Amino acid sequence: MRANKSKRAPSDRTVGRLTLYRRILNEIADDGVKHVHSHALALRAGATAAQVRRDLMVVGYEGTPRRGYGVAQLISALTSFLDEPGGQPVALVGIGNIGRSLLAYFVGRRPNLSIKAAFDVDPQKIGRVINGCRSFDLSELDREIEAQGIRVAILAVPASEAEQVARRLVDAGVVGILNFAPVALHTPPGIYVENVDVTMSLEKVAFFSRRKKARTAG
Amino acid sequence: MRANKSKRAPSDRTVGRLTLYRRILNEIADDGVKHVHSHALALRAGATAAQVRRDLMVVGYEGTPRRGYGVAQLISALTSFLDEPGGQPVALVGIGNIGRSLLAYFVGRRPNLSIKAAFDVDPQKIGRVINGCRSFDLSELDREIEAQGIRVAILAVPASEAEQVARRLVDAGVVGILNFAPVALHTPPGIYVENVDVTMSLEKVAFFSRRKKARTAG
DNA sequence: ATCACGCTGTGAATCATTTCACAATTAGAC
DNA sequence: GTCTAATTGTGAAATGATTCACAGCGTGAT
Repeated sequence: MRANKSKRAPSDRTVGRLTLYRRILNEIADDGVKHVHSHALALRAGATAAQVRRDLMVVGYEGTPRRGYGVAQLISALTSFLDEPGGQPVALVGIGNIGRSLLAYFVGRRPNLSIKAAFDVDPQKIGRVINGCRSFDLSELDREIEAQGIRVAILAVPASEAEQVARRLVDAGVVGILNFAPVALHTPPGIYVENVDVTMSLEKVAFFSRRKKARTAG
Repeated sequence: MRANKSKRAPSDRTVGRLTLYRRILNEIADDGVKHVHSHALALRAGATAAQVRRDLMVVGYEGTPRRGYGVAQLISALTSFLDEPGGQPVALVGIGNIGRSLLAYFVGRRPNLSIKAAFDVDPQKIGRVINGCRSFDLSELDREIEAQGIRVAILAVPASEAEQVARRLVDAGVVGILNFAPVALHTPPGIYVENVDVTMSLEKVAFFSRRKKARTAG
C-alpha cells in the first residue's frame, strides 16, 4: 500500500479518536491479541470501520489485507505520532475540587504527560507535595513554568480568574490549555484551547432526554 | 420578523451553545444590562455573531433590529426551550473521586437539574446524605430510579463496570447518560450518551502543543 | 503455484455545520 | 414625518466531516 504523504494537519476530532484507538489497542495487547481489524476497533471505539481506516491514514502505518493491523506496530506508530518523545510536563493551576481529582487521576496514568507543578493562591495548599507533584504559590507560576519548560497547562480556577491566568500562562510559554472554567478564553492565535464544561454536557443530556419514552424494562 | 417554524431537531452542537448563551445572559442580567447584540454574545461565547443568530433561530424568540435581544426575554425563551418545566432529577452512579466532585459542584448550581440519588457498591459510602443527596447501594438502583422517575444519569464508575451499569440504567428508564468512563457505551437507539473523557482531552491538547513555538513573553 | 476471499486505503459522494451576504426592519436623529 | 445607520433573520455558498463503494492486494487454502 502507498505510504502516507502527510497532507495536512489532522482534525481535532481525528486526533481525539486516535488517542482512543491507542487506549483500546493497549487493552487488546494485554489480552495477548496480535492483530485487529478496523471493524473490531470501530466496535470498541463507537465508530465505523471506514472512519477508523480514514483516521489511521494520518499516522503512517498501514495494515495488511486479510490480517488487519499489527497491534504492537499500530500502538507504536500511534505513539510516535501522538507523543512528544521526551514526554511533556504539564502544569495545573487551581487545586480545588477539580484540581485535586485530576492530580489523583493522572498519577501514573499517562507517563508521557505527568503533572509537574501545581499552583494555587491558598497558602494552605502551597509548598506541599500532592500525589508526587509540588505545589506553588500562584506568584511563582511564570518562573516555574519557564524553568521547567512547560507548554501544556490545565486550568481549573474559578471562572472570574480564568482569563487572567490564561494570559499569564501564555506569556510564560504555554501553548496548549485544557480549560475547566466555564468561560471562553480569548487567547492569541496559535494557542490551542480545549474546553471541558460539565454543566454544558449535563444540560445537553437533559435536553435530549426531554419527552423521550423510557424503554420498557427487560 | 417571521416566526420560527420548528424545522427539525437542533443539533447537539447548537444545544450546547444555547446553554452557554443562557449562562452568559444570566451574568449580563446581573449587571443590570437590558439588551444585548448578537455580536456581544458571540464575543463572550467564543463564537461568531452569525452563529449566535443561527443558533437562536430554533428557540422561537426574535430580537429587534438595532436594539438586539431583550436579555430577560431571551433568558426566558431559552429556559422554556431547554428546560423540562418541573425540573429533571438526576442519578449519579459511582461515588469516587469524580462522583464526589460532581456532587459538590452541582449542589444548587442548576436547580432544574439536581442530583436526587447516588449509588455505589462500597458499604462505607451508602446510606448517607452527601451534599443533600441520599446514597444507596447499587442493588437499589433500579427500584430507586423507577420510584423517582429519573431519566438522566451520570455514570462515574470504573471502565470495567460502565457497560453493565449503563444497561441497567436504561432498563430502569434512563434515556440520557453523561458518561465519564473511558469506554464507548453500546446503548439502544434513542438513548442519548455524552462522553466526558479528560484523558482524551489532555492528550489532544498535548498533541496540538507539539513543536509549537512559545510566544515571546510580553 | 494458483486461486478466491475478505480486508485495506482512498476517491468520490453525501451529509452536517459554519460563514457569507443581503433584504427587511426599526430605533433614534432631526 | 422622514431619513439614516445599524442590526436582525435567513437563503445560499463554503467549508468540514463522515460514509460509500470499490480497486487492489496479501493471506491462507488447496
